[in-house]
Amino acid sequence: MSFGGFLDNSTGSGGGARIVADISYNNTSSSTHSNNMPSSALAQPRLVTQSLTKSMFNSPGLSLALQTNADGQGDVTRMAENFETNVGRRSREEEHESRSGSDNMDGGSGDDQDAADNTNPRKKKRYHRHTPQQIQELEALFKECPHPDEKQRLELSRRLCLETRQVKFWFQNRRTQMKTQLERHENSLLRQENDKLRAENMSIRDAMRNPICSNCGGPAIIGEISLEEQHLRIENARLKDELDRVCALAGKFLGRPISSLATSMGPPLPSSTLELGVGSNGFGGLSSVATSMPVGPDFGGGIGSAMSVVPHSRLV
DNA sequence: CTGCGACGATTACGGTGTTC
DNA sequence: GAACACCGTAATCGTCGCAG
Repeated sequence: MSFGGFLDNSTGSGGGARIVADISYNNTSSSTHSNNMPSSALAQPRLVTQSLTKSMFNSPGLSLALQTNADGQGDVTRMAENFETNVGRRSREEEHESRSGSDNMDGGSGDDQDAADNTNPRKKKRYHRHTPQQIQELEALFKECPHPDEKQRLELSRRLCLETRQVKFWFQNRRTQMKTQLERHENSLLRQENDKLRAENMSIRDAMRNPICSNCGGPAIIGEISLEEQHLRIENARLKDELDRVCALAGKFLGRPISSLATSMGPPLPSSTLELGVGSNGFGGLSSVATSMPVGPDFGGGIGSAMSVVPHSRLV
């Protein structure tokens, strides 16, 4: 007898599911009605047993599962074998039908649900919540292993008086939940970065609208700066930022701080990053400025020294 | 090819907050 | 306080990948 067969049968019977659903539903419904059911009361195993005892009369198949579950140490394999003998293997559709029927049966309001069974093919879902204790145990295992194998699930299901299906469902949903949380977290990080870039963009735009002469500190005449130059300044500022970050990172790895590019490059570089780009590239390709590091001996006398413009935000 | 498990999408349901 | 929207969660459904 295969494990899968057991699972099929146990699910096919719906016995465990019915029982557990009944238990939890009773608990939940009682808490729902009272609205302030203490969580400790929800987790009482005694309630489980009582409900089991009550619900066992609903289905002949249930008694088998009940005995094993109520014992807390029943032979599950025997349960499955017994059930297979009594009921036989069912198809998946039959499983669902069976479960739906049981749901209706122990739903309490059987009158209208019978009619619903006949007319509405859609299964009415029984809703319940796992007890806090069950959740706690499930969470504990989830922390250790988000993908428990069948043995672990079976063990857990026995310990918590849950059907293995329910344990499986719970882990599935929990993984989905985890993934969603992770995505939300990543989204928030991206949003933050986006906001930061947006602010930076705004400040750069602002700086472009109100250029400041780096020599005299007064307002630069916008006519003196071509559009390409402005782009180059922005690009260079961005590259400088990137360089600073890389330096900081490299400093961490090397164990000693790397303060700036200028210190490691021999001849002193011009203060304005624009000079680098303009000096080496002239006004040719912006892309090459963006993609190449500003290194080389001929970065000296650009035209920028006379009219380098620094964004407001970078002046401090 | 078949059976099984996992996954994503979806449904059904109950709880909670908000609005009028 | 009823109506409604929204959210969290258990369960279902369809699909895919993989082992036998």
